[in-house]
Amino acid sequence: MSGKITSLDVAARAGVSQSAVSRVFSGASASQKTVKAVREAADYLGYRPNIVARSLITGRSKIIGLVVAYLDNAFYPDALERFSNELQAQGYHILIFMAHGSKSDIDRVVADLLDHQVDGIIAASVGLSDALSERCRGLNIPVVLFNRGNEDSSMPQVTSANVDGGAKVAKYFVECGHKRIGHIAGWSGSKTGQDRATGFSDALAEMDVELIAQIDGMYTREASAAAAQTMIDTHNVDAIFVGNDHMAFAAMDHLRFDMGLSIPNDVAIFGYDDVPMAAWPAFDLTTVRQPSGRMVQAAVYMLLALIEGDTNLSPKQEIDGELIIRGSTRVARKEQD
Amino acid sequence: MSGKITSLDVAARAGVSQSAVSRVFSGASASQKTVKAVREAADYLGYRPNIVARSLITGRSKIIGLVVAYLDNAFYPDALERFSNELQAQGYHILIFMAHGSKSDIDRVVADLLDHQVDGIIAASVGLSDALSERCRGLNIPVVLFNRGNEDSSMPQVTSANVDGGAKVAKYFVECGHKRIGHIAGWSGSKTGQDRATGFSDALAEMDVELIAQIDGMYTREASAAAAQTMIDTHNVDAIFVGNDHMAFAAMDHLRFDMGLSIPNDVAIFGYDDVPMAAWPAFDLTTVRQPSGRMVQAAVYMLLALIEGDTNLSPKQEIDGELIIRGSTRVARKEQD
DNA sequence: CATTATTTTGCAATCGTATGCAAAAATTCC
DNA sequence: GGAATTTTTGCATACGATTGCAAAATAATG
Repeated sequence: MSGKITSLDVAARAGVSQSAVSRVFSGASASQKTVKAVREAADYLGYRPNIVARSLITGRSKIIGLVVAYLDNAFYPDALERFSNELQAQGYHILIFMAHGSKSDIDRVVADLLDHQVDGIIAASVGLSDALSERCRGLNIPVVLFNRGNEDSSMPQVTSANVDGGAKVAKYFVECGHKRIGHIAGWSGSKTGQDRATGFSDALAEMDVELIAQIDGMYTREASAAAAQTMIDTHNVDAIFVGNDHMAFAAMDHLRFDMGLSIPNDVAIFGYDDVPMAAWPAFDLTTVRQPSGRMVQAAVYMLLALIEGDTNLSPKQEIDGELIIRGSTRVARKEQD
Repeated sequence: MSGKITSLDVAARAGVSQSAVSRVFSGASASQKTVKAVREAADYLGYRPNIVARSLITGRSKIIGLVVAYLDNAFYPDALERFSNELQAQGYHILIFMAHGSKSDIDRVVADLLDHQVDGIIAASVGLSDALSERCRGLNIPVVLFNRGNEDSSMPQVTSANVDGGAKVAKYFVECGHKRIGHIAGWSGSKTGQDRATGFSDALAEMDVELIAQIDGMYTREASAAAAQTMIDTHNVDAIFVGNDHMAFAAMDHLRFDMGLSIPNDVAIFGYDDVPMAAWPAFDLTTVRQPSGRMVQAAVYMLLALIEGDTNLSPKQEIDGELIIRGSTRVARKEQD
C-alpha cells in the first residue's frame, strides 16, 4: 500500500513542519522533542529520505563512477569489491561502467557518468582523453586513476611502484643464476606495462645481464601464450618475467601443457599482482604483490579529499609491493656468500 | 569555466522557452526549426540534461541496483560485465552493492538501494528477506533473482536448469562406469545448491547407483578441499560432482597437490558453471555450462518488462545448459553397445 | 480566403528535499 | 523577573528538469 512517503507526510504526523523533518534527517540541529517526534513518525510510516531530491538541491549524489575495462583479470573484481566496501563505509555508492578499450567508448561512458552527476570518478585501467579530463575539471568532478598512470602527470593517480617492482624481479632472477631472461610485457600503450618493463630492463642492464627478448603480451591470454612460445623456440630463455599474473597463467599453461615444459626447472616464471589465484597450487606463482587493499584505500582517500576540496595533497601515490616467492621460480642462492 | 549549464541557459541562447529545450532532449515533438536551434545552442554550451532532476520528476532513475555476495567466484564478474553491457544498451546503469551473507547486511543494502530510487533490482546469488521483498513490492520496484531460486516461488527469477543439470552429470558418471560416486554440494542453504544435489542424487537412485557421500562445500575453497579429502580418505570415491567450478578448482588442487592423486585416473571431477577458467589447461574441467550470456539476457528482459508494467510473463525462467566434456573426467563408453 | 484541424510553443505547477531568513521559544545572566 | 543571547522552528524559495493546459502558429480543407 505504502506508495511514496515524503517528508511532508512525516511532518503532518509528527505535528511539525517539513523543514523540521529535513533537519532531523540531514543532521542539522533540532530539539530533543522534535527529533523524537519525527523519528517516531518516520519509523511508523516507513519514511526514508529521497536521495534523488536531496542530490538535486545539494549538488552531491553520493555516487562515485567507476570505469573499468575488463573484469577477466581477477585483480579488478577484487579491487571492485574493496572499492565498494570502502566507499559504502563512507556513505558512497558505485555506479559501474565497462569501457572496452576504444577512446570513443570511454568518452561516451564518461559523458554518461557526468549526466548522472557523480561526485567523483575512479578510472581503473583505462585512460581518459584530454578533452574528457578537461571537461571533468571544468565541472569540478575529481578523477583518480587507479593502477594506470598517465603521461599527463598532473592527474591524481594511485599505482603500485611498478618501476621498482620490475627492478626487484630482475635482481631476483639474477640471484637465481638465470642468464637467458625474457619479458612478456604488459600492453606497451599502458604506463603500468611500460614502467614494469623499464624497471626490469634497466635493472638487468645495471647488472650487465642481457635482456634476451621482450614481447608485448597485450594483457591477453592469447598474446601471452604466443609470446611464451616464441620465448622458448626463438630465444631459448630460462626465465620469464610476465607483466601481470593474468598473462602469466596463460604462459604457464602454454609452456606446460602445449609445450611439455616444466616450471621452474625448464623455465622460471615471475608474475605481477598476486591475485588470489596465484596462490592456488595449480599455479603456485611467484609474483610481485600489488596490495590492492592499500591501493584502494589510498584511491578512496584521495578521491574523497578532492571531493571535499582539499587541493594540497600529492596527486600521485605509489604503493610498493613485496616479492611473493612461490614455486614457479627456483630459489635464490643468496646464502652462498 | 563552464560550471553548470542548465536548460535555461540553452533556452536563452536558442531564443526559445525552457520547455522547448526539455522537449528536444526528452524526445517529445518539436518543429525542425527549434530542434536545430536548441541542438546548436546545446552543443555550443556543452549542455547535457541533468538526470537527477529528470529522475525526480519522472520517478525513474534509469538505475538498476545489483546486489551480489562475492566476486571471487568468476561466474559473477563475468555476469556483472554482461549485465552492465546489456543494461547500458537499454539506457540503464548499474549501482552495485556487495552484500556479504548476513541477512541484516542485505537488508541494509536494499534500504540503501531504495533510497537511491532504483528502478529495479537484480539480486545475484543472495536471498531477500520476506520483509524486504514486501517492501519492494509496496514501492513497486521489481526484483529479479539471478542464479538463486527462492522457496517463495512467486518471485521472478532466472536460474539454470539445476535439477536437470545434476541429473545429466549423474548419467554421465554412470556411463563412464563409475561405481563410487560422491558429491561436494553447493551451500545447502541455497536453492541452487539444493537443486543440483537433488537432481544428481535422484538420477543416481533411479539408475540404482548409490551416492556414497555428500558433503556441503559451502561455496568456499576451504570447505571444498576438506570435503575432497574426506571423500577419498573416508569414502574412497572414484568420481566427484562438485556443486560449482569455483569449488571444483579447490578440490582438484587439493587432490592433486596435497594428496598426490591423478585426475581423472584416480578420481574424476565434474564441475558446474563453465567459468572461463574451466577451459584453461591447468584445470581442463568437465562441467555443466551455465550460459551466463543467455541468463543475463533473460534477467534483463524480465526486469525491464516488469518495470514497464508487464505482468503477464512467466515469473520463473530456467535456462538449460549442455555438458562440456573435458579432461577431468574419463570418456563415457556409450559406443560399446 | 475563411474556417477548421493540427502542431508547436510558452506558462506555470510539480517532483521531494535543503536552506537562508526572520519570528518564536528557550536559555542564560544580572 | 526582565533583558540579552542562543537555539529552535516555520515560511518561502530553490534545485533543474517534465508535463498538462491553453494560446499561438501552422497546415489542411472546402
